[in-house]
Amino acid sequence: LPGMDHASIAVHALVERQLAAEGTSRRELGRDEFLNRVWQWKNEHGGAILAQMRRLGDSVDWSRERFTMDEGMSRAVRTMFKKLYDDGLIYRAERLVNWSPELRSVLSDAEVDHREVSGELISMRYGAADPADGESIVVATTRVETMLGDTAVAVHPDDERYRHLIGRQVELPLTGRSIPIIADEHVDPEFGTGAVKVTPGHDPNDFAIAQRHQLPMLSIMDEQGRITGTGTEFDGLDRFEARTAVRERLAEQGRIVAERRPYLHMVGHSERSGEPIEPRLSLQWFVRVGPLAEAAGAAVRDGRVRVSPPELTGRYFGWVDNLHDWCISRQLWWGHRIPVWYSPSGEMACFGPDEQPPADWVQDPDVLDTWFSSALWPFGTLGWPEQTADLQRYYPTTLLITGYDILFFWVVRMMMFGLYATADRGPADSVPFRTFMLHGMVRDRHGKKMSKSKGNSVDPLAWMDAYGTDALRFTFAWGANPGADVPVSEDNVAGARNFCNKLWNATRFALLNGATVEGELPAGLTGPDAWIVSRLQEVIAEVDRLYEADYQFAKIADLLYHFAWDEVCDWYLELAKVSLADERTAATTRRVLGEVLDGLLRLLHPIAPYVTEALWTELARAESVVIAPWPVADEARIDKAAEAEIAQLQAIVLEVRRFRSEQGVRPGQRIPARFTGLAAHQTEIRTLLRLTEPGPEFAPTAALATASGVRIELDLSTAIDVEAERARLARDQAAAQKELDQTAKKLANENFLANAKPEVVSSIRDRNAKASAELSRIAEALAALPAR
RNA sequence: GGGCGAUUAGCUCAGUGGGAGAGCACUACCUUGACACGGUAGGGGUCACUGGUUCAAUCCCAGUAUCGCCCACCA
Repeated sequence: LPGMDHASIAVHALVERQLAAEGTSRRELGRDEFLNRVWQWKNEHGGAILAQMRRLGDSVDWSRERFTMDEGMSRAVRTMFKKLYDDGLIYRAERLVNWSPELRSVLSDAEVDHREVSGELISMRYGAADPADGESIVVATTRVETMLGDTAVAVHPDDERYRHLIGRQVELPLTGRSIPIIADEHVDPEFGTGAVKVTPGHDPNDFAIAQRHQLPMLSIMDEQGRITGTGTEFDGLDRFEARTAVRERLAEQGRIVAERRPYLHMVGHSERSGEPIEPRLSLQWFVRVGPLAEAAGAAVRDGRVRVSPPELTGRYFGWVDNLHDWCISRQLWWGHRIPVWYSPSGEMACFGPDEQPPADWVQDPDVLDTWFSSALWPFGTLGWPEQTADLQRYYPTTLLITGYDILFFWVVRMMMFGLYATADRGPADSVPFRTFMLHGMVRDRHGKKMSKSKGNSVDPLAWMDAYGTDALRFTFAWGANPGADVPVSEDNVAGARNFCNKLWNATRFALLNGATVEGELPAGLTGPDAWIVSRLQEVIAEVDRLYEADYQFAKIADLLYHFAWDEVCDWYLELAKVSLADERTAATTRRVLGEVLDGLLRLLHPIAPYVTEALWTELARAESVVIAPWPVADEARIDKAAEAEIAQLQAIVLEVRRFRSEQGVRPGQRIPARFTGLAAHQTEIRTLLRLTEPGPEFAPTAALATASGVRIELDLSTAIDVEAERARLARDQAAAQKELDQTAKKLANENFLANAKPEVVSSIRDRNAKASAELSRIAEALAALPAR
């Protein structure tokens, strides 16, 4: 089901900015007109998101597109609210909340970013302006203006310096008020002067202190962050103007004792609008998350929901085990309006989707946090609260894939709401998904977060234009290591494009040569045919294993990349050129080519849908690879003997190529050669090397045997540089000797033989034997070289 | 302040208790009958540092350093 949420705050920020540019505002427009504007905006821009999803090749059911503000979801939202309300899990309360003066709305804790800012820490004297004139106490603050709302000064109960002042009143400058000095454990005697000004209306700590001591709570700022109701000259000033003005006035009175500048400290900022948030007392709606969070934790603890990668389980519990009640009201207009109405006499009631409030009741003006509706996505989109066939069939969903950045915002909320809303299905089937998988975020080539201000962000559409969608998708898959971010650079995308191109050319070549999927794959394949079919089965099994283990897309992409390029293209296709030219083997090769490409293209389709679709439909002469079955490994086709045989062939070819390259033998120049001990692939070897040819008699010769029982002898009369070859052999000899010594040492170690795993011991024996054989081969080759 | 993760080739990253890997970049050669977005052959790393466990440590443990992320009410 493709779809979008309505992104209340983000859309408000955008549309209100537009309105400001037009010289108006949402309040000037009024609620209805503003919402018209937003819908207009949504209809224009929502389409762009869907177009991008289509362009990316998202495989979804476009007939089922949903939106969190559509009718069905609105119904689900109201039903859910009512259910929570009736169960006593929603309440309204005056709390100190995170207030955005710019949006004039409350924000949830998670919508607040803490950033380090450079401010000043000011110490000021309360009580007598001059300590000689009477009792006084010095407090420190970064927000001088809040002193207008102070209702106490707190010290630690054990602090000897202040013990005699506890319980006394002290004059609060500029206000004409007196406030008490109280004792509270929260105060750190080591910090500042050890005395804290208490502003319950504008600081969460102070709010808590005030609750403990039943202090009055003064709210000294209005919804736009202007000082209000203090009865001082500062009323009407913006909070930052007031900061300067208050400090100046205190300085005039000689009350500033010390200043520390710059003073670095953390300040909460609105995630969307960017300005510092203001803790402010206000009446808001909350979800009591206790029982919901407990259920969400239990579902993961008892294994009903699996977390991938498992390392992130701890972070999940970090959230659900420490949740504060969720503030769900926003003083915004774009969103689901809170379904609570108030009667003229002040009574309030929640009405469900099919209930009509009395005509003279008025609805709460606030809307719900966007995540309230997003949390209903897994079941609301399937028709809940109705018991639809879709809901029965598709809930619980199997797998949620999302970025770790919305683990809390979205995943935790879906878990809480899903388990609660569908509890009637029983514990096992009320989970919103059986597994949730968290992927990393796309980063720039150096792993830095992309941002417009840093100038390192990229336009994926531009890359799709330049390199193709498949290249972009392949790049993302290639970098998607579980638990890690995904660094992407244009080089990566170009590399992925090259791979797509390679696939294209290889398949085109195969088709030109009659590759086919028709007819049974012949039994009793041999040589390269048996080898590549065997490898295909192993690759299929490995892809499945990597997916099931932990959605290891990076390793899947890498495996397919190397199988396609290194094995299919570099070896099988080259070997096939030999057998295609021979009428006796051509038919089998055409069929094997078809088989291998068919499997490969189907495996690659989820990563690179466009190129695989184009190639596969031509190869298979079928409707679409989208509906082709996923490949299944056939173990009977795994042929270790064929793999060993081809490995041997490759070793020989590699050795001769190395020789030719180092000797600078020109491509057109042939080296007479004689093969011994390998009958089957002489033609293939000659073709791959292109330039060798058998020569019955020649001297001097260099033996280039590589694998047991196989030997190629090359006529060195065509070699240009005998000394270079001698040096090369000497280097190989040293390396082989080192290997022999190391392995021999291990094999002489009784502790090793007693403790090491048998397969390790036998692999060491193997290496030892190979090194030994290598040494004698080198000795022979050296002996065969012409004397200096 | 707490928690988590990382440190491996110039860059970005895999990986394993027993022979150091990939992509890109780099060097040399190559207009080879699919592909120069290509082919072939190469160069390059005391696996951050210090100790410990072990017959054996890049891998396990402890500590140190640096970096990153998440959380957090020190005014």
